[in-house]
Amino acid sequence: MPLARELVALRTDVETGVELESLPGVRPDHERLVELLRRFGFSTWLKQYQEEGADSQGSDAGELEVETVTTRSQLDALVEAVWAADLVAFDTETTSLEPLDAELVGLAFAIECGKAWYIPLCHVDQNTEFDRDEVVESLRPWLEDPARAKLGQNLKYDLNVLERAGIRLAGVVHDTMLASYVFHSTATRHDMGSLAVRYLGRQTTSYEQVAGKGRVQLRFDQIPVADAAEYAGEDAEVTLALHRHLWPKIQADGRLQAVYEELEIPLIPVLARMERIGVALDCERLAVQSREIEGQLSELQARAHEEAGREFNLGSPMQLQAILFEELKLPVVRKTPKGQPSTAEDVLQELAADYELPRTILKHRSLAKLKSTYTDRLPEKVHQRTGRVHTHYHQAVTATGRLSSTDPNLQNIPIRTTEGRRIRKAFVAPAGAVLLAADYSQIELRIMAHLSDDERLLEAFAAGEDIHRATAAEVFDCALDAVSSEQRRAAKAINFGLMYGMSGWGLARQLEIDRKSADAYIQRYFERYPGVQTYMESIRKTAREQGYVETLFGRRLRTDEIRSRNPARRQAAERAAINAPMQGTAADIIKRAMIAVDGWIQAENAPARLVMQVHDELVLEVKEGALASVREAVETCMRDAAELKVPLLVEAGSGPDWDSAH
DNA sequence: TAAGTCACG
DNA sequence: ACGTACGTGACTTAT
Repeated sequence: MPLARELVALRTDVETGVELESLPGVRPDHERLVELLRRFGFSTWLKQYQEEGADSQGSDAGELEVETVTTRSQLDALVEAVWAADLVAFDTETTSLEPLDAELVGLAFAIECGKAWYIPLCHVDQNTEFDRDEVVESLRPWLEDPARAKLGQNLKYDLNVLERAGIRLAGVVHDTMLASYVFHSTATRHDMGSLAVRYLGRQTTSYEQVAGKGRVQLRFDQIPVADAAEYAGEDAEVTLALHRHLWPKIQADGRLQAVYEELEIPLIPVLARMERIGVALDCERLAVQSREIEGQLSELQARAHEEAGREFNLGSPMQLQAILFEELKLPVVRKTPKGQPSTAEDVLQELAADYELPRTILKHRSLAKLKSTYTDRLPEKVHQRTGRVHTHYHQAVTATGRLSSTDPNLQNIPIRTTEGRRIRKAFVAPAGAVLLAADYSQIELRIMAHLSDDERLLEAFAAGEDIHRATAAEVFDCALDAVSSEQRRAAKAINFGLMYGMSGWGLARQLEIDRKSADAYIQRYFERYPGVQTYMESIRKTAREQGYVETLFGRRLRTDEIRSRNPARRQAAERAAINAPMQGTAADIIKRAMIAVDGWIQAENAPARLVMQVHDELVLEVKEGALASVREAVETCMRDAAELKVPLLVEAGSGPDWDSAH
């Protein structure tokens, strides 16, 4: 059969013949289809196909009736209806995607499919019997009642918008974005439009279709009520339809249901609070550092131009590549994926041994990075009203269950260099408070010990040994106190490498040793820790056989490419599969800890607030007088977040700034 | 918008 | 023979 024909046939077959719960990775036809899509460059199709897990049964949208609430009697009827309902989908319409700046413009509700309500609150063309406050007060008892169940799409946003409007939303029991994420974390998007297409086969109206785009885009309050009602009503109704589609899939697996109900949903108000509170920044300090870096950068630039023999843009890898490898004829150490000679850090590091220019470039690069991403940019992110920095934590982005942080990203603030650490000094506690930073020590290795059940590894953690030193003693066959710092460094690289599914080649590169020695280290490691080797093999097998791997708590990560005939893709999928249970379990554990810490703070009304999460670390702002008790409680919450076969060790420190708290 | 680079766990 | 350590987000340059 010609390839194009085969492609069409396969796609038709896959679309019509696949059961909802089946996983693409285990279907023999799936892989062929993916390969063909890729070969023909159908990237959009390919992405959509891989995401949907071949789960679309066509559209059955039916008619949607949206009632615009403009009279008091309509409002009364709606209030009565929401009180009577078991579960209500609702959605807020606002003037901004940034909840801190968003003003409430309207509210949409759906109780049954096919019908929705929209209450305009402050549209320009609004003509209602009531004003905004009247609506808020009539709905407040229901919105704030934890016993009245609410459903939404990304309710963290609505929670913060309503908080700003003086409403403390309670009773959040379902979120379709999180349901989709728990069901399929490796799908790239979990926004409502994508979910509607993927799961309902419904194409929803986009914001741009209603409001226009670019310079002429309308704010939501400028959109005519009639148009706004259709758009908002659809959002609420689609959310309800999505819930009815996704919830049974999650309920079908008790552990998945627990991840959703006990981790993700309870985390929503915790994250909402953290974002709302933000963190204090010492902008003056950053400004001083920026000026210092500025001076150093111009010096380095002048020096680089001199060493290169001409002027060029140090920020351009292309120009640098021309200078280093064409004009100065330095040896090409490595190439980028596109075949260009790489100028990445480790490459320049290697060249720096023999040449001046790479050294200068490296210094320049790292300082330029610090300045443009941190010392210059962070102060711009201080919110004018609160005077603090408010990141956004994303709960449905990573494949493994971790959070991510954007705008600004507070999960990649420098720490590894002295100059970088100065930036942490600018994250401060306000007067009368200190920052408390508490992190899990070696949590992923502890999880590896737990999951692999390796006797020797469990013993080492039980004995409270320095794990890298213990590994070195095993691999290099010497006493603990005879381990050299070089040996410990190698052991540390082995430990990390293992969790990433590293090969002998990779370890050799990392440690700058020959391939043979690296292979010998790994072999030696597996002789000493046979449980770990068995575990790695069992993960590969599990991934291959069931098409997904799980965390300790049952979060699933699909491994669609594990059976690919392309060895590179297959191996990449294997490495991801090996890492996911460890990274993912750590993510589950800290989420449990966050819920516990926040619960304790709220219950005790403790003078402390969670302000940041950095994967294995929690940062709190604590009133000075309460430091000892808060520290104790936080450590306990974190330690007790999971019961593993090894102890969970928490290291906590405090100080006037984030650097001092470490 | 993609590619390269680099900040973090 | 294949390519070579997991997971993120932001910035800069070049197209």
